[in-house]
Amino acid sequence: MPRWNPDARARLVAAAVELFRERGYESVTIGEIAERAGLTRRSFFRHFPDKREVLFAGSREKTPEIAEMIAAHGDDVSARDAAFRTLTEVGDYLLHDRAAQALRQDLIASSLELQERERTKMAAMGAAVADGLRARGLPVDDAEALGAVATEAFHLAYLRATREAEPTPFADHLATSVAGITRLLTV
Amino acid sequence: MPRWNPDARARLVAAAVELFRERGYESVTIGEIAERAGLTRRSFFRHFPDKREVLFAGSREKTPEIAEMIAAHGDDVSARDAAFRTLTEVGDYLLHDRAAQALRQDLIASSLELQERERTKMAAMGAAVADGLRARGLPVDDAEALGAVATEAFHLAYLRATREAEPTPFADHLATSVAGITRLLTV
DNA sequence: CAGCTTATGACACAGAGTGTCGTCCCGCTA
DNA sequence: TAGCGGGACGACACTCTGTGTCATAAGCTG
Repeated sequence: MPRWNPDARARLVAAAVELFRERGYESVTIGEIAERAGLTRRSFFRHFPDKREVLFAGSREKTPEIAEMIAAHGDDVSARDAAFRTLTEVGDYLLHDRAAQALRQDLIASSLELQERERTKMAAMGAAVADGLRARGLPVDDAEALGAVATEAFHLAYLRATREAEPTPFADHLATSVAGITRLLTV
Repeated sequence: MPRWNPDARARLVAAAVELFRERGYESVTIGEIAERAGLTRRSFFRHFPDKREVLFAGSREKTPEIAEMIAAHGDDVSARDAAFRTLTEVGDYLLHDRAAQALRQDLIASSLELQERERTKMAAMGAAVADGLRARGLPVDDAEALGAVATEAFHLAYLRATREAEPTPFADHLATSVAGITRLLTV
């Protein structure tokens, strides 16, 4: 697809990650990112709506897909299982390159702005889960609640997966989180 | 305490809410808010770190209190009950003026920026709950998980409480949310 | 080759935040 | 009463974000 230099978007992401790690997220300017990527400040904004989004490029707009995956499960699968099986797939996909994700999580942890955006992405995923569950016929309130809690469990599992030394399957992390939450709620 | 006109902070909040309702959050300038409050733009930033925060003035820094309330419950109360009893109190306090809260939620719903900040506030509450639970001796992972889920339940209950026509006790909303989540997780 | 599309550069501009300095008002103290 | 010190504010000045607009160069199509 690309016409000029093939990977403007990828170059911007790489330049941003490099600079953020060198000097910290907040002290890096969009102009500096663009310069290192061989572009102008104006072009940065043609690829990303703001500075934070450059670290969430991959997660962008996969939410319809998530809703479809959940809705695709048959009625023989409970709403809970449809949600968690789907989120297991999502987690496996995201954790394909664990080292990169761990690095990304370090950056996010270093900036309140990035944490704020991370929560937004998680909320979008929760809404997508809720959409899929509603398409399966689950009442709106239940869909919202399960979407929110499943996403919270996903996030906990995801954070722990990116931090562990020995990689263990994401499914295990997610199952542990869900079991923990269930146990804590039923006392 | 106040030296000049007694309520600079409150005047800024009032001016901001008025203007946001008149013309929408995004098209209002901080300079305009300050002007209506009889101050300068620079003084706005002496009271609030940014434009979003003016709508979260009340919720600011009550988190240590929440942690203390949870830790204060004796060992005869389960972690779950300590958390939810505390959040019931918080909800009752926040919903003292339901009309104002409903209005505030309308504003938040109108802006992605404000929704992002709302989630940050909720996350801060979740961390406070986790702090309190850890002080009670709950393992870190459990404290994080319960803090996150309890806060999610709180948020759902809070949103529904601000939207209903006939005011019903917040405790009922929260109990309903928790029961729903538990039911959905245990299939 | 002519015409259309697309990514980009080049300005220009409003607005968010921040640093700094001066000023005015208050309470306190001699 | 005179002076002192601190806290809240105004006045600039400045960097950076984010956006609108227009021009340009490269590719694609007929």
